Amino acid sequence: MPVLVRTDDVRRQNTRSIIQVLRRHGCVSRTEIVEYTGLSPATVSTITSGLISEGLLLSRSELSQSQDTVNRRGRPRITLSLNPQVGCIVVMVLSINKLTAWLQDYSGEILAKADDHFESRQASLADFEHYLLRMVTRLMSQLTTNPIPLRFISIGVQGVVDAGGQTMLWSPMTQLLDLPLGELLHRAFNVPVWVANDCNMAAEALHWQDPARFGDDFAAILLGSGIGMGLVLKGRRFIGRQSSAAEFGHMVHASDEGALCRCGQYGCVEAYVGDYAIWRRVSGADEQSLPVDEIDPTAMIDLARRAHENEGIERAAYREAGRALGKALRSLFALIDPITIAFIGGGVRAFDLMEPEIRNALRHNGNMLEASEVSFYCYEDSQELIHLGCAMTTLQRLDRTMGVGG
Amino acid sequence: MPVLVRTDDVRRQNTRSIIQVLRRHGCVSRTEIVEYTGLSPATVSTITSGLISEGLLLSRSELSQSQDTVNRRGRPRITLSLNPQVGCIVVMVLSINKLTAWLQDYSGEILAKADDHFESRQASLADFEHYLLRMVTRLMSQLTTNPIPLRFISIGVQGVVDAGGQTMLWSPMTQLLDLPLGELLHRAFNVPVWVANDCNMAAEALHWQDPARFGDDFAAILLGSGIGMGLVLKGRRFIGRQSSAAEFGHMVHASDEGALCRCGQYGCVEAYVGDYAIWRRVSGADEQSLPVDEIDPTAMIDLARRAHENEGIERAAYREAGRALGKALRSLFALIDPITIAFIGGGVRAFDLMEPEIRNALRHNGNMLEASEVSFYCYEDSQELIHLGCAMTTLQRLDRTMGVGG
DNA sequence: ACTATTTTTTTCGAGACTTAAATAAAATAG
DNA sequence: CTATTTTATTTAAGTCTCGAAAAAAATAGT
Repeated sequence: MPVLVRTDDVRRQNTRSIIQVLRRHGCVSRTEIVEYTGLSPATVSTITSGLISEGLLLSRSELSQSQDTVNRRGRPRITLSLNPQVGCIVVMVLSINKLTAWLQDYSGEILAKADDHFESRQASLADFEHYLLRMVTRLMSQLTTNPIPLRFISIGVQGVVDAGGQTMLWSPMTQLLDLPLGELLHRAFNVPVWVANDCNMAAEALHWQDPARFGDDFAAILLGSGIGMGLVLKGRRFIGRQSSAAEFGHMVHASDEGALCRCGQYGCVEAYVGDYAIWRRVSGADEQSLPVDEIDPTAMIDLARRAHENEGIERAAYREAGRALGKALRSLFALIDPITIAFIGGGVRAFDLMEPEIRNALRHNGNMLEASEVSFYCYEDSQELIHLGCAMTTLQRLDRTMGVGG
Repeated sequence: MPVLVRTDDVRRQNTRSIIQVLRRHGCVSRTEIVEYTGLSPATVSTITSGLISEGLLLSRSELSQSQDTVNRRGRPRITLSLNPQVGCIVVMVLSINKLTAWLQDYSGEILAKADDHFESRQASLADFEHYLLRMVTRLMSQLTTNPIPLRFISIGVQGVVDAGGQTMLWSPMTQLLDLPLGELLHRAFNVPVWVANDCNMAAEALHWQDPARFGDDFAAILLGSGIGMGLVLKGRRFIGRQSSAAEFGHMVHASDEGALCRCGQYGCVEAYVGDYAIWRRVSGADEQSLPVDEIDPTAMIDLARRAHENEGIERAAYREAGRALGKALRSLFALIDPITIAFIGGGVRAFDLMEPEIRNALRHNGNMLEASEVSFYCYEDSQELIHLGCAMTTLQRLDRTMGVGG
């Protein structure tokens, strides 16, 4: 399978690196681009002047000589930046009963935010359509003074998505299967649409925010009502052949017929670690009883507090969850070598109670590589990360659809 | 991380596709190369004539117009082929007590084979060095009539290898750790050396032999004394960050303290599926007892025969092994989507007994994708596959070291 | 105020690469 | 022995990157 055949593929690739530098650093001069990319000044000059004449880049020689560059000798640097007017994107995050959205311009600036509550479990496909379209329309209506064309819509969803990023195959937020969210929005607004798994987007955000910690190999594990994972291996977001994959929560914990998982199977990790699993255990219900549909967030906070206060069923439940996590991580690390893990979401409130059990399970691992010293980081707010990650990847995809990226 | 691309990367890449076509099809004309690669005739002509003048390719216009092309109208095709004289490679496969080796020329032709038995468990590092060097020397000595320079040495080993392909980190064949096999052979023969995991090489061979079945996503699972896996995802051999990884055999099967694995942990899949585990179970020993070092191959054949003949402890052992495999596959498929699996090695003799249990465990899987219909294929002879895979990848690496490949 | 220096950006020429089109080569068919 | 057919090579044109030289635009110093 030949990867690189044409000479203009080279240009596309280099153009993409340059845009990526601009997106990360905001305002950058050509010399700085030379430093970051390793391209020659000549090439950078050619490519950037092309982008400027296409309208993708703005060149601001006059204004905003930022403080550190001022008063230096020599010809002053001309800072370049992405042209916000190129277009805007709508980034939505869809989870149980909740839809939040950002409107951002091409430079990444957030122009507006909005959110919406609706009963996702009762919603029909038409309802989903209604809420999604209304949200896009509402955000776009805020641009009357300065109209920027809508260029891309993306949705980060809690659930399993097809590998092509068009359909939500399964989600805890609804009983419906195979929701064609991509097609639906595409028909309405006639722009490319991309549906992504929320955990993958959280991982993307971590990589963006803190590439030193979350570089080429790491995982973001979402501890919420469900258990999800976004996996980055060798710098690439891991996606299955058919689905968004990396369903860490549905690796097997219990030997035979274990606790009942929301997915209908028995023994999944999620059936021990998810909010509903902790709740079920604490409430004294049988582990094979049906999980409750919804738990009041404050009740989970309260539960975690009680677990911290004294020994008891709550703390035992988190210990058990820790064992399940540890065992699944041991299996995961056998497959892919130990990597840094970020735990994200409400579940991290009791992470200190789970961590000893996790580390205990990892004392040795099958790969003969020491896994007990793996770094764990916790982030309680998942929503913000998902939004950010979704936005960044969407802008990259936008570049590609405009024939710029590789 | 900007991937810097130069214009000559294009040439390298295209050169590589051409060589790959030649390696797969043996004798190919330029027009056929055009068809296979999609490159223009002009490009193919330029690149091939370059390779011919470098001596890498042979152009045989006169001899061997093969039967089907003969008697066609028009200018006859000039078949090109790789020049065997370019160099030769030594491909060794190292497993418990056994070392086998092939000597092959640049076109892939096997010039000689040899094998050697030695007590790997008793062997010191110096012993390993001795056997490996002697094997290379012995094979090379057969080239006296027609000397071809040695260009590359590779070893497929049963065990965990570092990601760089130089060191054998751990292996069941020895108590020693971190054997620098690569460095050792490199010092002796001053050619590049590459150490690879045997399962990865078996997977490579399957992909080579039968790309229709084993295309971009599949796994080769070795059922032998140990349990290993070679994983191919999106057409790329999966390698960990530090090690050859994909230690499927050390995913966790048993809940708490389960059977003792050869790696020192408890509950690994291998501790239920490996030859020694079956043997231990059948012999009535405690599952936490130390596994026996070595089992007579004919004894395992006999054991499998007894399992087939009638119900009994032997059949129960294989059923248990099937459950362990099934559970681990369920976890694996949760992570990476269901994929085709090739089972390789002596363990497949009783695969029919294990399969129902495996399929049973896969009735549903965490990824909401139907996994029970996944295709399984069995190959009893692992040695041949490992050799073949190792040879093919080695020739590709050789191209790269000669500045040809990408 | 004017020149020298410094730093950044652009321009120019060279070297590589691919491709389409034209040309040359080497067979068979009649 | 010529016409036809198929294959390979050459030529010309269009990209791409890069190094070096040139141009641009500021500050430093006298």
